[in-house]
Amino acid sequence: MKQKITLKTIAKEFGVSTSTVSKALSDSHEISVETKERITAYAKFYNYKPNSLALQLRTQKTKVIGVIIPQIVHHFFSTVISGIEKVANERGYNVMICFSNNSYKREVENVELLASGSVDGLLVSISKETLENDKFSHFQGLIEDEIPLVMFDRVLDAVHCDKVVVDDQGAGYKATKYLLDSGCKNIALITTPDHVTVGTLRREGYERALKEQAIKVDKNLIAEVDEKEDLHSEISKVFHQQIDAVFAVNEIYAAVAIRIAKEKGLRIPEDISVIGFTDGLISEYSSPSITTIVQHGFTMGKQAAELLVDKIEDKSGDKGLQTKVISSNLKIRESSIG
Amino acid sequence: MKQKITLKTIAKEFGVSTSTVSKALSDSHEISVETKERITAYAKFYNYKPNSLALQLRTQKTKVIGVIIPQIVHHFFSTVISGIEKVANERGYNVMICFSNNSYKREVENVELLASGSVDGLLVSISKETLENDKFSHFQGLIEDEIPLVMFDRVLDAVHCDKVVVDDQGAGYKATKYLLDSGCKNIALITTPDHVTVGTLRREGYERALKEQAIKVDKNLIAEVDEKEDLHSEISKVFHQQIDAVFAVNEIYAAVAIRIAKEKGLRIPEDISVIGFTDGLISEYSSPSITTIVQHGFTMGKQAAELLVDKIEDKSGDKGLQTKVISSNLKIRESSIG
DNA sequence: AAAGGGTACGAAACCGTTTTCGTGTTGACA
DNA sequence: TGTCAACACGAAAACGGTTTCGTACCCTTT
Repeated sequence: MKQKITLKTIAKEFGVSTSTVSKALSDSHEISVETKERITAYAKFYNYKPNSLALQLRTQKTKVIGVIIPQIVHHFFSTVISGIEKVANERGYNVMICFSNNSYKREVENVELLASGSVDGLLVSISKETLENDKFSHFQGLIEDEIPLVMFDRVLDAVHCDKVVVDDQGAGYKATKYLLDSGCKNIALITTPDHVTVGTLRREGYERALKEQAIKVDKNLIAEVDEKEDLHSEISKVFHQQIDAVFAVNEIYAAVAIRIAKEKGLRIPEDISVIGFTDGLISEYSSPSITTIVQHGFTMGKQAAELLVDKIEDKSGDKGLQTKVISSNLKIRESSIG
Repeated sequence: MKQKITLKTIAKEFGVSTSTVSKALSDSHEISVETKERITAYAKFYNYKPNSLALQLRTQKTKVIGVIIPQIVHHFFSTVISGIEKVANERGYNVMICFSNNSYKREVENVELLASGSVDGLLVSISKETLENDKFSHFQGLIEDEIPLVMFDRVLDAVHCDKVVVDDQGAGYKATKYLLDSGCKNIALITTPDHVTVGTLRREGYERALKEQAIKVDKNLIAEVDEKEDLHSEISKVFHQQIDAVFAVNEIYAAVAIRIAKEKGLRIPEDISVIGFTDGLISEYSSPSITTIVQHGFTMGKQAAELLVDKIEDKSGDKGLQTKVISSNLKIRESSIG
């Protein structure tokens, strides 16, 4: 990289001090009009830009917010990022993104890295491994240092910070209730293993809706599928029972369920209804298009970023710790009976 | 944010100078073992972390690479980012991501911001608007300042920098050739308007394959569809002709084509074959699953990042400017005849 | 006893800014 | 002629580190 032009270079060129140049460029009244004009002209010509590192060191502000998410190749997360970036940009901040790849170790590394002065605050969605092990001392450290922190989507209750979450329980309830109301009796649930909070909450919603109608929860209708397993065979299991609806906790599980249903010659939605979660491209463009719980990732990203920037700029007032709940709603498409 | 612990605080605590503390923490032989032990113990206890801004200012390196992409809610781009992040991480760099939202203005702003000292190098995929207007002075500035720059996917020929691109022409050819070989005669092309380079190149490949078999290009079989239009009705137009195959330049167009085919009672792939571009979730999980040109976004991201880091660390040697072409290959699925 | 060398630390420069607090010169005024 | 203000600018500190170059002290060697 070529040696960049600095205040010192300009100062030497004009035989003045750096303070004079600095003041001239900020149009200070202390500097004569003539000098100001000559200096600004020179600076403009050589495209002088103050070194942002020096500024950041001096002001103790980086105008950067750090984001740590489990993964990016994921419709929901990329939507959230998009929301974060929107408000960050509006409020004059840049975004630095790190991925934990769902690994505890990577998450800790990222937190340490970002916390060592390169960002003004942190936005994080916890990795799966961290959730499983329930270790959170790296966040405790942030709180002690009073580094602004907001968690979103996958959060840790034990960490006392602002949070933005989806009403997963309510969403699970909503989906199940809708299926029951449309006449379904035997609703299969395809969910993730227990440790992932969101899966658990959605399942609670499912069970609540059933109990409300005095239907007892049948374990055989519930499949706990890990993302790494063979989805097709795992999900097939619930089709051995008599079912007339499937509630899947994500888009992919829903798509696989539809495939299996078609293979078994079942008509959708006449013979079986399918509802997914996370409103991504699959749900929108596959045929039949899939009824889903839409999660408003963009809104979540925006709210989380707003919360964080308020905190950074100390505009949060005396509200204390906030937890915002983003409600989700049902988008009815072809895979279910309207 | 709480006042962070610095070398000065530690120095004062022990009644020594900051240089002593600095050396003690880096285990210098100049400092007595006893002093080193006391200081490191104290530093560890209070969780001292050197301020990275100060380090960056001194070393003139930020260990950050900036990325500017048109959008993130897009399977291909998020895959590329994922590849970038992988090698960045391996080589000790962090990633700062900005979005141009396909706007020229935003792109210029982002370039200026990142170039003012906060990153060691830049990775960019040009926005649509910039491509249309063919304005690139903001990149010219980077080159003059010798800031390492690598463009990927959507590149500007006029800017002299390293590049990583997909062999779009070859891919278009490959897809069309495959359809012809499997017996299709009337292949519709669903592409984007002309200004998007990638669309144009894929179209050239399509035309080359046809000409090779002495089939003349029929304008009626080609639909130029803008992403903002009503996809269903625009794509329907080509179905008014007699066609037995559809080559779509992206996943979504392919999915819509399949929907239309189904509506018209056509069987896939018996009556009509469909090939898409960009191997995303839709192609993989919809039924029928869609044959696609897979783009290797992850590889592209990795290569672009390698190129950039080599440049930053001056390891590129005397290779001059490089343009790497990532070849793509066909992933055959249910929507076409194997 | 003088020279040499190792030990353990401090002073100061440097990275690029901003900002506070001088300071020298000029002109006006009493 | 002495005083004071205005003007235009410079010196230096500060942000938080690293690093080069002293240097004071003590011990060994010749």
